[in-house]
Amino acid sequence: MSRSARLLDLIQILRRHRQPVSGENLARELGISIRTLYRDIATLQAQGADITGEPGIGYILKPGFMLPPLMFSEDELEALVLGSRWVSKRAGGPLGKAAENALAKIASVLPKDLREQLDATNLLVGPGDPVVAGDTHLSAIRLAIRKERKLAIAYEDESGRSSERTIWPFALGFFDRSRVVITWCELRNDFRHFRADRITRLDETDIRYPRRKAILLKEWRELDHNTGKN
Amino acid sequence: MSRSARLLDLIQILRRHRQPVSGENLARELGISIRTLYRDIATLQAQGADITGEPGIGYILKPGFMLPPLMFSEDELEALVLGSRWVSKRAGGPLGKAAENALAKIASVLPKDLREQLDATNLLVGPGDPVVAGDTHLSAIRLAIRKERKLAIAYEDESGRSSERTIWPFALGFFDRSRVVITWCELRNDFRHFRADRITRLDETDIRYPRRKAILLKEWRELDHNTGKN
DNA sequence: ATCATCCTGCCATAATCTGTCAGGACACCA
DNA sequence: TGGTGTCCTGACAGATTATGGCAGGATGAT
Repeated sequence: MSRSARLLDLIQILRRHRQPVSGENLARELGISIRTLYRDIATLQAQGADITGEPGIGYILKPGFMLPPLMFSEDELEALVLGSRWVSKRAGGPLGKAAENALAKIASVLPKDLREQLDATNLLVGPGDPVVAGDTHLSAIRLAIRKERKLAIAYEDESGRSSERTIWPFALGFFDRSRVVITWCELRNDFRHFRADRITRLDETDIRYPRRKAILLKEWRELDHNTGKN
Repeated sequence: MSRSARLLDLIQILRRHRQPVSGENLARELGISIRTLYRDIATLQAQGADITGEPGIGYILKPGFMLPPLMFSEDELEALVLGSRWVSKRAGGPLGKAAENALAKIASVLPKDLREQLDATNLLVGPGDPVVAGDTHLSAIRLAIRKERKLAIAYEDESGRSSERTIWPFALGFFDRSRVVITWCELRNDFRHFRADRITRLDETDIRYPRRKAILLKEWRELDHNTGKN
């Protein structure tokens, strides 16, 4: 196995373990000596991997992924830049910041002339319609989706009726003017979606909902979406 | 210099030359033997670089860029996915296809579990308002911008008046419902923008306009944009 | 046919990577 | 205090990989 493939593997193994792992274990899993492992860790850190090692504890990796060297065509790069600009402008909040960071990361490894070209890229995102409020809950919702956790919300529907529900959020839709959480609703025992700006209160829970979000998304996609009552 | 850095360099050198370059020249520029150059080319091709070598001619690289290994956080990856989906859905045409390709490229190098997670990513782009037509010219416009070429167009403004103009396109704005070409207009001798769907005829030219698009963009950005008459 | 080039195999040499060993340092615990 | 589990670094010999030189084949343009 080539060294670079091994480095990818190492990242993978670290990603699997949520707990700290000792260097010795990592070395055994990779079939290399501990000395080489230290060298590999140092190489990955030099490449930007967020690995921390604490004496007496072990290594742990901040959630993230390493992309191996990759070719993009001009069009593909432009598409990535335009998409990131849209997210940065229209999604806002931490996700928007993340889009900017991703772009900055890509720019920083490009040669100078390309970096300038990228900065001055000719594809711009117009202002568009103002997004209705409700960004405050967006991060919590994304986190709940990622961790497959239930949320307790208070919701006010389009005709002003309020309700309290426990929902299993599994997707987040970005529309021109609003964001919609797509969920399984325990109250209705069915799929329901909720505009983020109409959620008046949101409480995170630690309770994992009993189905996988990928499955829920798949089932939801197979439905007819024209009957979206809450 | 490490081998991986040298490979990046090689891509760079190839990118600079628009004409075919002989392996001997490349080897000299990199300070390596021609034998090693052949090995390097083979490595890059194996990594997906679109390099073609023809006996008697030399090497040439299809426009594109190589990204070295790169770490992204979870948020950054989600932002890239969401952005690409938006481009794919709302920009359409070759650019939308490029967004899909970029995503597929990223997915293909990710480990299996991550690929599934990416496919089933929980951030969706809603349908939004229909984009008015006018996509037909978009590729030609993007190409003209990239190559800094003049365009001859026939345009019909919002009140139905037609005109023929020669424009220097330097940016393309994506709004929720329309796309706008931002240009220097030879007729008005000033900055003007044109909705892509109102361009009734578009002729590409081979005439390079006499200023750099980055400079034009910079100057345009410093203007007050609330007086956009054509 | 000749030229300029791409391309591959082989092999000795050069460079790099790896494992072993020998420390040092730090945090935690008894 | 000392002991344990870990991270971390330096040095060096041996293993592995990369490189250059050479020989020879192939292809397309002129």
